[in-house]
Amino acid sequence: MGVRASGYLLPTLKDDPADAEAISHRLLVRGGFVRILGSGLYTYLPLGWRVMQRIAAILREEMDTIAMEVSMPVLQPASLWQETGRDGIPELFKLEDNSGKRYVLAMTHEEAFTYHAAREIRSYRELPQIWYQIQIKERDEPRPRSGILRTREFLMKDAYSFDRDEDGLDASYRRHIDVYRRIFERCGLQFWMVESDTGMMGGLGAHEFMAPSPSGEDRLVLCSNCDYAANLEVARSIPRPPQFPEPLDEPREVPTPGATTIEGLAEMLGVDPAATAKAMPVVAEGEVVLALVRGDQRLHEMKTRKALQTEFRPATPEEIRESFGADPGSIGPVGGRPARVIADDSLRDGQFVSGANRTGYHLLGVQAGRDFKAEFHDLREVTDGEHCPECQTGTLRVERAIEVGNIFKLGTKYSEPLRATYLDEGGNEHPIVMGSYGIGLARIMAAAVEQSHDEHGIVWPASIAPFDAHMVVIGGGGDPQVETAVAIEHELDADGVCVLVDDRDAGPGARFADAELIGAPARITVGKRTAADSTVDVQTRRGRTQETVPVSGVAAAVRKVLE
RNA sequence: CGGGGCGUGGCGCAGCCUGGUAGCGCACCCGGCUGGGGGCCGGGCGGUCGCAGGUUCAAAUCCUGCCGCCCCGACCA
Repeated sequence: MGVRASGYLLPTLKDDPADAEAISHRLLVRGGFVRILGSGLYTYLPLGWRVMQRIAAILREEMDTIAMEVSMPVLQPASLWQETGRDGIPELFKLEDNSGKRYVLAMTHEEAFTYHAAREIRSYRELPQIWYQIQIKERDEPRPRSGILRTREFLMKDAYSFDRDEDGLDASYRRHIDVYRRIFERCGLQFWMVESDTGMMGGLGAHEFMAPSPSGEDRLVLCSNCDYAANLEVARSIPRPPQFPEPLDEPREVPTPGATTIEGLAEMLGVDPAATAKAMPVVAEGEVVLALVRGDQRLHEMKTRKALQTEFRPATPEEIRESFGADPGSIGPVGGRPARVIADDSLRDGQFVSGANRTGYHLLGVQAGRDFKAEFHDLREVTDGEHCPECQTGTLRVERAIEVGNIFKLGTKYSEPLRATYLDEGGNEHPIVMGSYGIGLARIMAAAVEQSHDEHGIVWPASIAPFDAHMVVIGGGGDPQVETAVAIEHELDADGVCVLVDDRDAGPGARFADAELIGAPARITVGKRTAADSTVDVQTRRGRTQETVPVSGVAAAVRKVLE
């Protein structure tokens, strides 16, 4: 059913809110879709809630093809989280009831789903199963940001699969991939499924669904040629081959006064920066570790953390002098006494220039294996223009993206501590093999705005627009076109087209501007210019093409726009 | 947690440096006009200047502390 704008809560703003940076944040606040209640806490006004409900409807339709919807509490006993050891997570909200009993606010629902699976599932005959819900999550985010993109409370579709073994999990995982693709396609998003990090805890595999957008917090690596796509955190690449000078039989020390940066060094010695080794001394668990990447590369923090299996920090100048006997800028892997040397794979072959561990000197012709020993890992950050690790020929580009969904093979990480087991054909007990699958509704909403807007406002994908059509009735009370508008409203209602009728007593310009800001796919203009010959103008929001149609054909014209 | 910025009517902002009557635009209310791109005229309502303390004859303005919000980074199970 359509609604009348007069009497509807439609608080559009003429100016951008002062504190909004991201496009989606600006347009959703200006358009009267959302309002802030506190840091990272957003209220959905009628317009915004309609969009969320449409997204939820798509999620339900698609999820219902593979899963059963349930609903579990957000307020949960802290003891449940003690069993999985997750009660110490800093982002977990903790509270007490009046008797002092401890509770948490769920940041995700693995514990609750596994708790029930442990009690209700007993036999292999009952597997596999997939359960899902659309429920609030609470996370004490250290830094909420970008409007509804990262909030402390948010709605999430979360699903959990229960299988008897890894093959079963693989099947459940693949079913989710298919369903997720359909969901994001139906929501009108441009998206990529990418390999993602399984985190410090390990895990059997994970993928993320990424919607490219400059406001996104994640970075995505894409190939120009094949379908390789990965989160920057795990992306691989083929770096360009360095131009090596003539090889030396042993390293040769050369003076390099004042050259403490790669650019300065490469220029002074006339070598390719890619033929130098950049030394990044870090401290991990109290020991100095030398991390090496090529001079033209950047050390990727998360990859380094993974290689070290622990947190680390940059070494201080004092620690560097102590371990290497030279100032920062002149250190390298030959000599010195770091506890470990880890090096990027690209340094495995060839001879590089590195610091000589003598202030103001570097070594030419330093070769891994011959001159120093190192553990090799993927440590470098992928950059634009490098070659694709899959097809070898394509070039890679790095883009920002919003993580709209993720899928994760949990294995028995939760079923073991919570004793969610089943009995197989032989009566043997096994832990249930689980997967978890999330989609952020607000992130879909924000990503849609980020990907589809113009200088006038939002251009909603038809599938999640708050209204199918926005009818602007020009003129006031006694004008004859008002009757025409009412007739059209009834026709659209009968035809199942959801229309917002702007019958407010404002000037036409202001109302056209609001229509564009709000972004319904079709705009119907009823004025005396056209009403006289029983026609109206129907304009598409996307591209703003306009046609004049007879009043009797409005519903059909709008349907055509919605296609 | 580190760095930066901002807090003055519902919204966007000026005033602060150089202390002395709290101001502008929009929105809102009343009346009228207007009616295909944020229109016009007239009349109104609305602010303990984030909070607390201090300096001063006098504080939005200077000082101290706190709180809140935004941005960058760290973090993001």
